[in-house]
Amino acid sequence: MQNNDRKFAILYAIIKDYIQSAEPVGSRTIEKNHNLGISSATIRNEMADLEEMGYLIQPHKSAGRIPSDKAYRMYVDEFMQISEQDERITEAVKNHYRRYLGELNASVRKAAEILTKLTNYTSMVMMPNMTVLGIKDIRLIHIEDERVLLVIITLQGIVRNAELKLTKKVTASQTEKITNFLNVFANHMDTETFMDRFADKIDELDHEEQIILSEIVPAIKQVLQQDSVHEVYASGMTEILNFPEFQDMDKARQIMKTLHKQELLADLLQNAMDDSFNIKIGNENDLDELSECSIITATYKLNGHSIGTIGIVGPTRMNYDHCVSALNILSQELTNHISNTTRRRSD
Amino acid sequence: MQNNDRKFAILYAIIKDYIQSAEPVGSRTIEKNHNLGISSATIRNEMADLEEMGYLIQPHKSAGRIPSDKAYRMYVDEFMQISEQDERITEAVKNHYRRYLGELNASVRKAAEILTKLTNYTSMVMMPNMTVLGIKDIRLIHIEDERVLLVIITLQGIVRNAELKLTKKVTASQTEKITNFLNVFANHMDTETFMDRFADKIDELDHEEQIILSEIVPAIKQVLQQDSVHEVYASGMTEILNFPEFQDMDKARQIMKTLHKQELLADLLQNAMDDSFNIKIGNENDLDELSECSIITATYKLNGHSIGTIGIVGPTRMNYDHCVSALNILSQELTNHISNTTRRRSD
DNA sequence: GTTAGCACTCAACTAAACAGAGTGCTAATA
DNA sequence: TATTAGCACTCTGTTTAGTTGAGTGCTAAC
Repeated sequence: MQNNDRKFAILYAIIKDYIQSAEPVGSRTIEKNHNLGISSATIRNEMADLEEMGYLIQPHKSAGRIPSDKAYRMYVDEFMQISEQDERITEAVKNHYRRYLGELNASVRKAAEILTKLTNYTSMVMMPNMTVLGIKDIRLIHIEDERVLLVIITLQGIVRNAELKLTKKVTASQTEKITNFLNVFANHMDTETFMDRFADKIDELDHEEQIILSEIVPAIKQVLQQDSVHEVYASGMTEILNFPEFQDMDKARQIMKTLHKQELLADLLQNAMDDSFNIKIGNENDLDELSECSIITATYKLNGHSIGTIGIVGPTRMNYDHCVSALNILSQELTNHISNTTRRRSD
Repeated sequence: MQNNDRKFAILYAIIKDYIQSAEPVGSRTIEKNHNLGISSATIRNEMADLEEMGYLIQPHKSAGRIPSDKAYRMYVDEFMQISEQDERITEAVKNHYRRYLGELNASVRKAAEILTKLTNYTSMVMMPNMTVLGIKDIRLIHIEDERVLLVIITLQGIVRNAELKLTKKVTASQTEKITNFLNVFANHMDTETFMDRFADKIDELDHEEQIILSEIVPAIKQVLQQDSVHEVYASGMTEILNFPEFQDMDKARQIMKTLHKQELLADLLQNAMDDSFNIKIGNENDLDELSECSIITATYKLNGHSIGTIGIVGPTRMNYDHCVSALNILSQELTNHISNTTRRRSD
């Protein structure tokens, strides 16, 4: 065991080949494809060691080896070469966004689509979470009787709205008064601060208005979060069906069912908010159904705050280098794009 | 050929059996399962006739027969027994909606989900098309510089909004003046009429405001249509993978890819607006990719106008009776639900 | 007109034979 | 002592041939 470098060179070669071919890799294949200067017999001995160490798996006695989750983990931690600035990808992303001036949620969805196009893997995004942002303008628009429309514009110019149904009738003049109260008070205030402090000033309103306000306040928080908590968008859902590991109909069905469960994806992406970049390989995933998949996630930001996540799902045998590059660049460009379109635009 | 009744009794039996089993049906199976009082040999002769007439297909020489598209067409046109009031389904639908008070688009999505649950087929909905409705309130809210928020409330209390980016800066007072102009003029006016006539009154505004208005007007139409034109929601996408006819991976992949193309589904559902109820069987579908599927669609209404469609996709061998019943009831209940929630609510 | 009977067809399954990729071990080699 | 050539062995996947069984079409009898 004095020469571990050679072992890992072999492991590296096997991973590379397997990612490419999806077929178990044998010792002779390694000898031929890679110039390691050792014979297949030696490679065989090393492979036996690597298997014992938990890096390789032999599907059956007379087959080659395939990398284990542990091997991929080592690969992404130690071997992977990510080109932080892959010109080709950057160019493609910029081209996609250059012509694009849609609203925020659409931009985020677009990001998933670009990612799928770039990588040919399924990708998904979590819609932006707005709670961290300051409020610029809150309005209550009277619709009829007990129905009102709540419109919130954040400091960054993002607009959210929701229709509310109150328990009592309200008049247009009441909504107007409450709108004024909210605006004078909330102006440029951080959402969390707002939630903490608005109660102090509530005396400025009369009793009936206070009751109305008390029904509206919970909605404000909800509205600012609504899009993120459970809304998720997936693109290229069918890409997964192209991979040889999912040619078996039962597997394909199971994975498709899992990927179609919005709440699952939502949780998954929500959990991924903790790290600005994360890779979960095979059984590292919380969901058993995804134990043959890897998921790479990155967050996107506004004003330095992470406001959402974007991710790629593929077989554990996925092209980590390319995906990591693409995701790095895309999350960065999405961040740029959001900050360009939500602030003043210079075009 | 004097006794066509018997032929079609046999055809009916074959269709029923095949819908159930998905296996080619042979003459002896018919003799056993159905009490037609004739021998398998006679049935064989009739089957040969039915094949010649184009109602049956023999996958290969020594197999039983399967119904052709023409047979299903005859079935739905002539044989099908739809229980307009299936108590079980009606009850299930009402139960689903009873607890539900969400906003319009969510209600429509919910309908697709209920439909999937009831039928175990993929279902899809087109979001409501609002152009036919009257305008109750239009507002322009100033966000910053050249950005404004357009909010439209229809006579039925449905709220739509969009953020617009204008070519010139506007002030809050300008948006206010335009808001007033639009409201005085548009009040209770049908959308189409509004689009035709607003130009007559435009002199009331000064030059700069007219320019701003001219940028807003196209957006008004677009906003009212936006949700319907390309927005479509599909539920139970993976159900299709359960059917034996799609166990072949290539077929499964192809159909999944097709069903994931939002624009295709949007077109399909848009075209289905023409009839309040429609069944397309196999090759009757415009899309080749859906030539092994049947699609049943129904429209849902508001104030007697069709505002959207809801549909079911399954193999041509689908359970037409049950699906037609379910869709009938569901489109009706959705129509009721919409009219209950968009008008005054009596709860 | 209907049906019993039979020869024929064809997909689907099974078993056996075979090829080939790959391993592990042993003995020779540098 | 580490490496490698060589070989027996293992196991999957594919091909081939044979078998089964469901189903047909035709003919002759009822």
